[in-house]
Amino acid sequence: MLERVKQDLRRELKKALINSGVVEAEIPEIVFETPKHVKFGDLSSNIALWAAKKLKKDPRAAANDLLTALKFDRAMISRVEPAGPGFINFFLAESYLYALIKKAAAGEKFYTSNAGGGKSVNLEFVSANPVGPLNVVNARAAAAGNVICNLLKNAGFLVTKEFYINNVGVQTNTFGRSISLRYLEALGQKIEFPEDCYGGEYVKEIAKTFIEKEGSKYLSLTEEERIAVFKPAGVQLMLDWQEKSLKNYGVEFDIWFKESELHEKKELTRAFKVLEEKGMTKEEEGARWFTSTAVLNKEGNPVDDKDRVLIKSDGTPTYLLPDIAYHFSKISRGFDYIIDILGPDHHGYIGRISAAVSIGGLPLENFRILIAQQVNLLKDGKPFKMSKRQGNFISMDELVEEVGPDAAKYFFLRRSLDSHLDFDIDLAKKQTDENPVFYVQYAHARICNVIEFAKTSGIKEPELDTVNYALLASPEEAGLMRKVACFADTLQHAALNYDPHLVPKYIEELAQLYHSFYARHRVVSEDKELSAARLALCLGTRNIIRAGLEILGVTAPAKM
RNA sequence: GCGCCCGUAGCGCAAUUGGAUAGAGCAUCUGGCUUCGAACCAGAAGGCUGCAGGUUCAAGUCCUGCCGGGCGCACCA
Repeated sequence: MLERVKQDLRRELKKALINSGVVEAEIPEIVFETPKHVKFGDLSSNIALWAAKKLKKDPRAAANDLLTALKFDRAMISRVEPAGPGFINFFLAESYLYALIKKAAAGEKFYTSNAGGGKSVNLEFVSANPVGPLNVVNARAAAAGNVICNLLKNAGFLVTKEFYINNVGVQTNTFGRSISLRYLEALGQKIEFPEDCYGGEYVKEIAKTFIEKEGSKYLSLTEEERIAVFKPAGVQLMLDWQEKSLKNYGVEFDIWFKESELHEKKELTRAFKVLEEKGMTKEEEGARWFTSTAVLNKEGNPVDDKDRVLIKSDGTPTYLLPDIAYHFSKISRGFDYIIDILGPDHHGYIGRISAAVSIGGLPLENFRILIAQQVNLLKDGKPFKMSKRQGNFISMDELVEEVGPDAAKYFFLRRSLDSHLDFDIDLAKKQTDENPVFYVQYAHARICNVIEFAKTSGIKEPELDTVNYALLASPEEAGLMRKVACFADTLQHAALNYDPHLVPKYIEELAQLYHSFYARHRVVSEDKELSAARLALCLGTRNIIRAGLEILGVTAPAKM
């Protein structure tokens, strides 16, 4: 919607630029920003500042010249003016805003875009090892991944949400061994539980369920045989648990991809061969290496700082090889874009995986690794780490149980993904004005109540085609309409930059504007025409708050 | 030592990716319910953006060097 206005302006500005003597090929993509101050209009462009340099003119003069040559559609833009050091500010026409609020009130999804053009995206996130319950960083990644998916879909991408299961390797073996030891222990044997085994209570519980179901029949087996039984069964239990935790949290995946599948299909060997054929391997010190430092980015710098071992001198592969094979699998499945959300302990992998993906044939700019940074839980202002049930860390389930899925997700999403986050448990639980989740949910509930009140007061639902929107003339009303108008912009910006935290910010601002409007103006009054116009504004605002919360995966209750 | 994240109001954070007078919230102070939800609103106060240079019409944002905090470094996964 607003994108169309921008398209038109872009085209006309380009004409005006060429007119004033700029070479067409040199013109950069003309971008608009929404200024911080209303007095600077609704859209702003700095293109005159750029042109001034090219034409060796005074920036103000360049802006003026552009303006005299510029044609624009009065139905969308009411006013254009030069400002400051050479900005050009555009003011949206009232009629344009009225049309938008009408769409919003009618519940039309005017905020979708086709920036993605139907391109496909593989979005991998959480991908926790199936040897324990999900933790709070997993919860953060889950919240963010889900929103990035929603945002990309809203922007016209086709998104597949994928969870990678590391069900092969040392960790799962250790897990099987841990269960085996707890099994013996529960049956009265003296055991020594090693440091490197999984010490969580849940391992004991798993061992107990085996005893409850099948008694002591595994006692007679060798440890190796017992592990062979417990490992796959335990992994399956963990997977079921993780899936249940995520579902309870409101996050579901399209594909659960097992590492074992790569081994069964000989994908590791194949991936190695691909690297070898492209001349990206070397042999040194008895090991086979991936010469990842030979892969250069656009600036001509290596994307990785060290070459990496693929096959150790003892002939076994490192973890990197299956990871490469996995990414090759994603590429061969035909995705246009691949995005991984990894935990804080994985930021060292960005280089090597990027290098591999590039060799696998996906352009580097179509691959992105996002890091879900560390989460520090705080309670009573102090770090909160110990869990009663796990002994070593707070699980995602415990956090969600404590503060509820809405607050948990909302708090994770307010901060950008790759920054450290202090999560204040007390604040998230508070049902007061200190808690931003309640602020926006309250605004939504309040609007619902006003709409309900209008109904019971005998005010008919406004006929959106005949509403006199020009009555919405106060600064509060105008501010609300302008905010509604840039929802689409916010969503698109958040999508293209993988930046979910812009959405909570936007709806908090929208809620704030609504509360301010509500405090100053009565919606339902004797004046039927005015009531209808304000109701339309209420409907529109409510729909946008609801849509924003829906993208965040947070509920929008009508009463609270 | 190398790499990543961070340093902005008392606190926890924003700042449209280089734009105009650095912004909202909480906490503090002042005022506002006899009418649609006061879980709200209006106002006040609060700043050398860690420090020092540099790049340019323009720097919280980019470059260089320091200072401080967090995380990570493997032929482990």
